[in-house]
Amino acid sequence: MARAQFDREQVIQDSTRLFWQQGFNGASMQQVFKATGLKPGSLYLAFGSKEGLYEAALEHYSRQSRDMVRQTLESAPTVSEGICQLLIQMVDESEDAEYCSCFLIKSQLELAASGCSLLTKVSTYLGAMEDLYAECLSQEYPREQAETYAASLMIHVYGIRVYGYLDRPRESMIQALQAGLTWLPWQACDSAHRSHA
Amino acid sequence: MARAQFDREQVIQDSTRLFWQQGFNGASMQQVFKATGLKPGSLYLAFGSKEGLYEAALEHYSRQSRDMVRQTLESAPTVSEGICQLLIQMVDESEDAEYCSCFLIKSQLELAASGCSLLTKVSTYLGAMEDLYAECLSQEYPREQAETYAASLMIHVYGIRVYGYLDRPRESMIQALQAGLTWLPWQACDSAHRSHA
DNA sequence: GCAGTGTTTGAATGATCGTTCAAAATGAGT
DNA sequence: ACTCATTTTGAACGATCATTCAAACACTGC
Repeated sequence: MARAQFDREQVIQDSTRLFWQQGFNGASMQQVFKATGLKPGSLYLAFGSKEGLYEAALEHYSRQSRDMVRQTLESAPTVSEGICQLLIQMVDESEDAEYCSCFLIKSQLELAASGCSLLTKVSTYLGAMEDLYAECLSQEYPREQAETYAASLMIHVYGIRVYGYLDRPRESMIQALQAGLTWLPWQACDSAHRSHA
Repeated sequence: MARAQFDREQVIQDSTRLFWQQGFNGASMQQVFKATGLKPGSLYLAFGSKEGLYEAALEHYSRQSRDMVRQTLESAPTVSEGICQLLIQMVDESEDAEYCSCFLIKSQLELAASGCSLLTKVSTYLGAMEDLYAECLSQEYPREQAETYAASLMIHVYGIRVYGYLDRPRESMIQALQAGLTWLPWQACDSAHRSHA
């Protein structure tokens, strides 16, 4: 088949899962070939290098996360309640046996010392996430307050993404979040997440 | 020289710095040989494998961090003020160009999916850190409250260790910490850290 | 000063790494 | 049907990976 290429989106999705789980150095191209079903030549023609494919995976993950957050915040009764929902969802995710934190955070920590060009992208994506939160929060708070809250929120998100690996009881994780993010309407979300648990 | 071995402590220290910066997969044994000055045979006789050496590095780092925290908390006027000092110190560290987060956190994220035996150790060391905070905080708060505060504190520590890579202004990082950890005596430490800045 | 125990040396191992490329296969344009 | 541009194939590349081991060496005890 000449003009009919492989399903690029699917390949990126498969690669994302692999890189997300194993990291850049931990995932070999052999594993990528296996996970995607593609042969070396095809992948290298399409993405140039391992870095190129990783970059595509980062972008895919970032866009998907951003969309998910935006949609949750927009469909929630208030931005604050949406944030509560997202946080509780993150705690729930961390109970999964296959939990593997956040792809962007893992990339940031792994690649920080390597000085490779991927780092800039990662930092940008993480920064964009904070900007999104700050923007949404500024509907409910003055600009400066919203930015401080957004920063505090990001610290908590980063924290959960690490804390989630230690298997602490779910309730104490949520209590810790409530202690740190007192300005969020926890009681509004509490019944919601309890009902389907 | 038969009985006079190399300086084991120094070798572990050098290896720790390398693994801390580059990660387990990112640091090659060749780099270790170069960093420590030892030849393959000596290292493998002493530590058995790359994993063995990494384990020694983790233990070294963990013990050192634990000692540092314990000493800071003991010599501070109060435990709470000691915690403030530690947090501000972490923010300051993150401004360093060679900043590389926390060795235990990086290890946790990198190795989580590998299923190797090092993971248990990492989780234990991180858990011990939280226990230490909880124990100290129970001097000032009832047990349950102390544990919740310790968990919240750990989330903030993890958060900073990631947030520190994005180069945000130092003041806004501290503001975010103050927003999340309202129960800490920030004004007591504020003058101290400002005076020598 | 010799024997023996234990350490250091560094070349060599097989495996696996990321990547390449010539050849085969495919479908569009004529 | 044939041509041609493009994609897929998979064997092969050199580099580097973690690790090994026999030989050289150094110190202790006699």
